Amino acid sequence: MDLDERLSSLIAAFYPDERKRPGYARLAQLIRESTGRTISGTYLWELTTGRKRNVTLEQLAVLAEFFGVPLEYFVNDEVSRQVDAQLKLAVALRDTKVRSLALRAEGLSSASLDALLTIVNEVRRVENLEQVSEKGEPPPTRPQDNPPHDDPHAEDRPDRPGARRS
Amino acid sequence: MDLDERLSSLIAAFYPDERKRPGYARLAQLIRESTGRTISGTYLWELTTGRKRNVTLEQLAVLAEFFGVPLEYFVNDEVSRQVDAQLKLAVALRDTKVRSLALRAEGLSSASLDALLTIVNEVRRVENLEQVSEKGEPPPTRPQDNPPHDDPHAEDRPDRPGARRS
DNA sequence: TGGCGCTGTCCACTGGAGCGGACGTGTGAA
DNA sequence: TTCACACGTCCGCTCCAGTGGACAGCGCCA
Repeated sequence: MDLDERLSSLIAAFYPDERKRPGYARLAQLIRESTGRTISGTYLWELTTGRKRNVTLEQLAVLAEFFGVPLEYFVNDEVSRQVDAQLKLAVALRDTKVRSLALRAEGLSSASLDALLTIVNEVRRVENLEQVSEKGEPPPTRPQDNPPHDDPHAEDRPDRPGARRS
Repeated sequence: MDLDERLSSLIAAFYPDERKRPGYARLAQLIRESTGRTISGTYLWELTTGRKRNVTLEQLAVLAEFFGVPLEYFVNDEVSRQVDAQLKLAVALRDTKVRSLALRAEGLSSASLDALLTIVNEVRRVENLEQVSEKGEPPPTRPQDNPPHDDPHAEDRPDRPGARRS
């Protein structure tokens, strides 16, 4: 409900492994690198700990862009709830583009989703990935177990949420 | 698209008669009286003329509360377009509560709207108001022609947009 | 004509948003 | 153990969001 809670829950959602979570300074650096706009680590800390709360629209836009959430996430309870729910699901997959895809899929008709599912499954087959058979709840895997990844630079290029048009 | 355009279009929508439109100082006073929170007339002028643009969330909330629009109006193009369209319609009726009612009616099912229309028409009959027969487009009446009004205090209590839960 | 009230515009000022640069601590590698 | 690095925390600074108080110009009324 408050800005600090929203920010910290956002960070926690994107970096579920607490031991590998970047600090405020490092997070600020990531933001600068990926969005081009800047926000200081100190200010990031002040915001997430509730020490400063009267943010400017400009700063809020930077955060929204970096985390790939709509700006309304910070001002609209309903939007933040929706996004949070999607985040919790998508973050388990540990892939920023999947996260972005999930965000965009929200609200599509059941028929469209079925069609998309068929396409994705076909692509998985072409890419020689294991087929996902999911019934109801997904199995309770620990998300931060750091599954093997093909990308050789995965370690020195830490996760960055997908970009999103404003 | 920009904050200044949105603000001035909002003001113009709520006070269509340019000669009776309150100035920035008077507008600021109205805001203080009706919302309890404050914003200075000077700052109001700076915002609507584009001299200052990096608003704080707090100030934006004051404006949103006063004008009875959701906070997203200032950050979301689609929301602002929707609200603007509704405003243009409702403002012609020159009544803040009607405006508020129209805002809330958006999205209701056709059946519910029909039921509400029936109720309103019945109330009009009870209140001895002329029946409104409207087919398709409303007749092109000039909105600011200041139609006769029963309320004796209508002149010294200038229009104030309806309140709205945040 | 002069005075009153309201307007848009301006400017100097204050408080706090936002930042840079420190501090002490913890942890992992040499 | 020592070095190096990243962490959370804090302090003090800059600058601008936001305000108060002016100003001249306007229409209105005596």
